[in-house]
Amino acid sequence: MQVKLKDIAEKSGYSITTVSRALAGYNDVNEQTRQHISEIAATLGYQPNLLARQLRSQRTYTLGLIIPAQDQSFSNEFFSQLMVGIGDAASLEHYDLLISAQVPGQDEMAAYRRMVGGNRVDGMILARTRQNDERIAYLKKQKHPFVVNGRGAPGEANDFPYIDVDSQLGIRAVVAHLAERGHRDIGLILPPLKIAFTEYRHDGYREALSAARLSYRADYVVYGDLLRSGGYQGAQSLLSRSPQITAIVACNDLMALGAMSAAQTLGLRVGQEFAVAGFDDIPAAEFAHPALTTARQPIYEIGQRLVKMLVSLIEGKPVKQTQVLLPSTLVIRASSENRKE
Amino acid sequence: MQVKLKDIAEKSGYSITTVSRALAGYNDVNEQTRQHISEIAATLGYQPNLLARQLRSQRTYTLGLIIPAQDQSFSNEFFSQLMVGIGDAASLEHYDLLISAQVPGQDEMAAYRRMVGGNRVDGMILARTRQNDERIAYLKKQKHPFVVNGRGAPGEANDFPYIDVDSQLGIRAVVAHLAERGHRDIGLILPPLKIAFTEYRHDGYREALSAARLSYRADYVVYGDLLRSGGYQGAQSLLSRSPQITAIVACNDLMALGAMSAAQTLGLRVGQEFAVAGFDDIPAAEFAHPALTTARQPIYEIGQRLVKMLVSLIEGKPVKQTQVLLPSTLVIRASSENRKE
DNA sequence: TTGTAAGCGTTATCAC
DNA sequence: GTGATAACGCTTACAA
Repeated sequence: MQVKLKDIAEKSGYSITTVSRALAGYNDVNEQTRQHISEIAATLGYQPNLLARQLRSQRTYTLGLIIPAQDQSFSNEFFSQLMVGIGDAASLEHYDLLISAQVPGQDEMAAYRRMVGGNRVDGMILARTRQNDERIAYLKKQKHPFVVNGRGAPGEANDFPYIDVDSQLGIRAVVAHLAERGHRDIGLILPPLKIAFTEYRHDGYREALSAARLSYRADYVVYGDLLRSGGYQGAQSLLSRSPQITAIVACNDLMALGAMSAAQTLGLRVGQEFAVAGFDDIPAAEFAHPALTTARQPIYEIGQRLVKMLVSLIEGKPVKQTQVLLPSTLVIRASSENRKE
Repeated sequence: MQVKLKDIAEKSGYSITTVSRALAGYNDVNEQTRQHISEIAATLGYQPNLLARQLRSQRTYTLGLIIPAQDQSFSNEFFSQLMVGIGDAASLEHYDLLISAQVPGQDEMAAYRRMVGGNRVDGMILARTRQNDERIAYLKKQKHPFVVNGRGAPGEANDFPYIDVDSQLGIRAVVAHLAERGHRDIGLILPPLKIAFTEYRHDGYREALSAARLSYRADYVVYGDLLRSGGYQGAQSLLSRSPQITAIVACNDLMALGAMSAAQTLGLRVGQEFAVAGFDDIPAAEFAHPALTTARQPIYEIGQRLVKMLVSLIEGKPVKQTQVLLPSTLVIRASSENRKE
């Protein structure tokens, strides 16, 4: 079976306590005995049982992350990139990651309760906040360390640590860019209202229109889910009822890519008389055809910073800023070219 | 603090044992008491401490996965896709995932020892096997359940459960396709020899050449690491010393994409007089410019099947086949068009 | 049907 | 410096 402290204790003649402390590097152990014990531990191939250690010390050195399951077809690069950033940084901080994929029908809060209430992690990372987010309420109530990618919706109390990108300014810049290119009929595909950033992006759109002296038309705005399919359908309904639209802004790149397909299916030449823009700058945006104009979020970096912030919170280290709002960067590519002449 | 069995026991008047069994759904508990206990547990918001449970029952319902850290620039879609497949399937099987990113300088085996020897997981998933893979030797020695994406190198004993794609046939098909398109000088970029599939792919290349009555030239073969940069450099050295080469096959898509850039930088028109092909069919392959011809692996599905196999192994369920060799599918895209006339 | 007690492998407290 | 002993919160023989 497993080599445990007891085995080393017996073989060395010392007590379990001393062995434990010797291996933990306490300085109230004779250097001779420490050496001796370490050697035996090494030859026996001792590997501490981390479950026991975690149970006893109430510390897991593990961060939890619950992500939406992503079925086959629509792999979601946003989450992949975020996870990579989180994983890399966690590793540098010597934390592991406990990940649970959330299959649509399942009870999401149960997954949180198991991780947090089940003592499996020292802290949680949340992504993609929602209006009145139940998960945030739960974590606050539990007083469990957590950090969030995203803020609450406008008007909500943001009394928790987060890193978010300024969606409002981001969409505003995108729409301003399209207006400047000469587009006067710009459609918008928003995610469901329950997503926290929806209203920010909606506001950014309104602001840009009014700055460009274009009037806001409710029939130029449509809702869809944050996938390619949502963008495809959104663009379809937008274009069928308002064929005068010459540009569509989607609230993430996946939707924008879907919108692009829809427009192309209708015979519109994206990048020529028609424009499409997105948000995020996932890798596929660059490789799309035409390449997609978008508001870039530093996703990987956000993942890293979330981890650093969370670990500081867990370990009680001071953290300069617990609420970070990053700017997005307008990335102009072929999908919005050639309108202005 | 945490609500524990003891609290429910006190409040209900039953013993900890009975509470434990009532909540676990044992049928040797009076239905009345079960009801009563469940109610109290619910009102108290009882959440079992999973660490304690795991320690006691020696069962974690967690699968371990150690992946290479992927720095900022070169996010590796192969691993992302594999992880998504693994995560989705694990969730359906009610397992969580413990993930540790392997930062280059770190001691990889230590990470395995911590997960496995530390009793943190019920099984491990390995990806990208290497010649004489130390990790496999370790897991076999520990008799810890594991499954592998990839086999041992040719000649090694494959006495472990795996799912792999037939690399040899895959590359063979790619090279045959290029030969058929009229290419007679086909370069090959192999990954480092320590990667287990390197020799399979090398062999596939040789076979296809001889089937096409082309002679094998050692100077048409070059090694590089499995990233864009490896492909870029590989193509550069290939083309500088053998400018007569008209097609390059890389052993994964990332390298192929790098090779494509290198060729384009040299002024070659990929998809016209020059061809490039890869292996894997990551999403970027389709969106590349020109789109990349490649041997497709069903990465997501492999992830799913690995999990199903591993869970069966863990739970002692029968598993029909523990060594699965899947075919790859030749996907012909623009990067290999227009040579034959 | 229910309870007592042991034990999973650690770490922490307190004596010696 | 070192060693008993008691937790951590749970499951599970074995008794009653």
